[in-house]
Amino acid sequence: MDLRHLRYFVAVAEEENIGRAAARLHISQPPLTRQIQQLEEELGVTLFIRTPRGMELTQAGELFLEEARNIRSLVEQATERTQRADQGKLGRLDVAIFGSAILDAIPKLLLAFRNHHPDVKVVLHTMTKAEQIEALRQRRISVGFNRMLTPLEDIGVQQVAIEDLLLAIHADHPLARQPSIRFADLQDHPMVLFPTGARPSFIDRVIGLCSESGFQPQISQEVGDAVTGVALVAGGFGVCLVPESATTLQFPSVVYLPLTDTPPNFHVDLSCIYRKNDQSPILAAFLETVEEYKKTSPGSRR
Amino acid sequence: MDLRHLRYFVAVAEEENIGRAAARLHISQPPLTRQIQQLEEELGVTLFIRTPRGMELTQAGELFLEEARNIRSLVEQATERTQRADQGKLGRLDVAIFGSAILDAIPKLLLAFRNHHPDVKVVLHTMTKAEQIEALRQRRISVGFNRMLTPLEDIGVQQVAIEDLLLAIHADHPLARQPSIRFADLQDHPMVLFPTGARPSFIDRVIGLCSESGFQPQISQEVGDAVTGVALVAGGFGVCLVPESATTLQFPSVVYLPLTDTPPNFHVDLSCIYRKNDQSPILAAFLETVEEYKKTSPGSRR
DNA sequence: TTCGATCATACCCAGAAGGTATTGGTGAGG
DNA sequence: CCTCACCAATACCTTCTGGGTATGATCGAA
Repeated sequence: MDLRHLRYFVAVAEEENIGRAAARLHISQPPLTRQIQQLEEELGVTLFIRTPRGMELTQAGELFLEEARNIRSLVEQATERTQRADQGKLGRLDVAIFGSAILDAIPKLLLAFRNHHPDVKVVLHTMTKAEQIEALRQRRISVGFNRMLTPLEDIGVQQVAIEDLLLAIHADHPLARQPSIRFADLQDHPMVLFPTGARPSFIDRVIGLCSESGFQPQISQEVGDAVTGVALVAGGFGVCLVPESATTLQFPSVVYLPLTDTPPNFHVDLSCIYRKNDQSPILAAFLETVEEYKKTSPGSRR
Repeated sequence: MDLRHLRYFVAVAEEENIGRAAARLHISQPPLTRQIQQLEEELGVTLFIRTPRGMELTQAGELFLEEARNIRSLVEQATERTQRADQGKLGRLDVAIFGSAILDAIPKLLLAFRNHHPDVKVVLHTMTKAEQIEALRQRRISVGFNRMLTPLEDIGVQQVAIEDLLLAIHADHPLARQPSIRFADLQDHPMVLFPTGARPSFIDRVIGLCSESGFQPQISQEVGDAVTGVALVAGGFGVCLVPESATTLQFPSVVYLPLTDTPPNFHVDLSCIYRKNDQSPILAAFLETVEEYKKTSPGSRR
């Protein structure tokens, strides 16, 4: 059986007349007769009763008509959906994020992507940097978000944003009384650092910036992510350098202050990583959305 | 696109290798390559990425694989269901019954048919004799049950059962005290007759039997069906001749008694009617069940 | 570098789909 | 009652396409 048989059968069933059906199908009558005969023979079922006035469906034919229409519409849907999938408009994208990256940029990015590709199901996974790279290689995810990423042989990097660093500090802290805080003044104050885990990370960036300013930070506590870090600041464990997107975390007793006399390039990046050889149209569409986001959100990059 | 394309595509997708897939399909490799290329071209979508180790599905290909499997299984189901419909094992049978025919034979018959053809949906309609014939001609029903039917040009009749006639009589009625009741003794007692409506009917049979015995019945009341008739007997309106299947109606004050000295052929038939030119396998199966029923229920015919 | 595995291409053949002409059967109208 | 119109079926031819064989191109492993 062929899809052609179904197309022909539906035409004959609807016209109840082989000649008219043949005209509608742009073929002549005899081949159509033969195709219908073939179909009946293959099924072993009489689908039509031939009358001098035309073709009339049997009960089995009625049923087969329903089925044939179903199949034809399913075929149509299949091609259409496949084409949409090919254009990256249908499917699934597995995205890894890190502990506190749910702030600011990423939600906006995902929202923008959703708007352009409403039928792509975005699945979020929380992973550390090392887990992300492993999951990328195992194809469990297609995109990972993180900071301080370096390109690898098989892993591409695309920058999403560059953020200023701010100081999260307790409102009652002595430094918080000053009109402005010089970066080097942090030397004498215990500091909360994050994240623990795979190096190099944001921790190394902070320590590097301190040493550029000529001091070693007093480490009060190392924690897993920015959320925990700011929570410890609220609990009086010290101060904490955070990316500006952390300001979406509002604690009653924590204020975010800019720093002066900072070393050059007092920023931290947010980037995404992906398999370089990933041909997926969905990934291409996603990276395009990232590019678009960078252009339309100049406030979050320097 | 063809069902062949789908079959080939699924094979290649499953084997991830054109050569092996070709072997599985019992064709050589080059035609298979070409068919896959055709499919991709027609869809305008790259379904596979060719690697030196074989064929790997793209994301769009993964989706199309699901769809292709769906379609193929639907095609399989369609042929199977159509064949079952052709054998009268799947479909719908519209059956008309008359007022009180729901007694005895018809439920048993329908039950037997259900057992042999569980996927045929039997739909019951209550209709008078005239309505049944009109509905048959308009193809709204396929079978009708009634009594006293005569074959017509386009309508076939098949007898289902022949029932004895009994007298429904109030337990306190004077005649009910006698050891046996002679039919002619009904002459002096008012009688409830049914059904009203299209003639000839059961009414005419009863009147005919009376005149064969040499009397005219005293008509107490004409009612629509046996159920109402027996109810009036219970209410003291008189006696009522009923087919023996009416004994399934048990009223506390009504008894059913046989009659003696009856004219010959003191019976009434129950038959079904159908379109003579109806080729439906379901009807054929139903009439066969009727035939079977007559053989296995000798008690209900004489 | 060579060999083996894999997919792609070139070319041929056979079978099947489609076309034209005609037959057979049935019902409406003169 | 006959004829014509209409419809499906058949016969036969043509064309197209799916499948076969032989071969090429590419890449990875030995």
